[in-house]
Amino acid sequence: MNYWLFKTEPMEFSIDDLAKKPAKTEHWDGVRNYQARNFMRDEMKVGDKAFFYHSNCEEPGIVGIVTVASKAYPDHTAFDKKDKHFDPKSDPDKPRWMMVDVKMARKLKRTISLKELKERSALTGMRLVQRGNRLSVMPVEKKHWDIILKIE
DNA sequence: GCCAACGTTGGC
DNA sequence: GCCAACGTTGGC
Repeated sequence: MNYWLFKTEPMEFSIDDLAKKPAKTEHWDGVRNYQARNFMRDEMKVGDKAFFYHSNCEEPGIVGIVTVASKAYPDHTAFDKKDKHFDPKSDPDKPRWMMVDVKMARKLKRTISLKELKERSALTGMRLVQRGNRLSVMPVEKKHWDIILKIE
């Protein structure tokens, strides 16, 4: 079992949007970063757990927990000229970008803000709080996962 | 293969 | 809206 974190801008797609989807499940399209793609493609397994993180908003932070509900498969939005994330270099016969499905597990009882995560000395090694981190999909160490759930 | 220019991310 | 950090692109 691996642990992850998915970043999203709540204006685009929030935890409440996910909760409204059929079976509370949605595909995680739009990842256009190789490192993030490789995590999904090579390391994610069905049943892995992940934090749902809101970025670029009033209070950036962790707002919920989701589970990985599928293996990685081609991100079809890369083939759609009208899509915001269209990539002419991704060929349907040789897709460049992948995605997984994520399923809502639950919302956290409260938002655990980025500010608070940064203040916890036990979490200083966490990728999310390190400087200049821009990955939208990243691994979370189990020890950090456990600490965060404890302070919920 | 180097690296400057450029675009994007995302906290603040 | 600003800007630092980072990834990607493309000229050479």
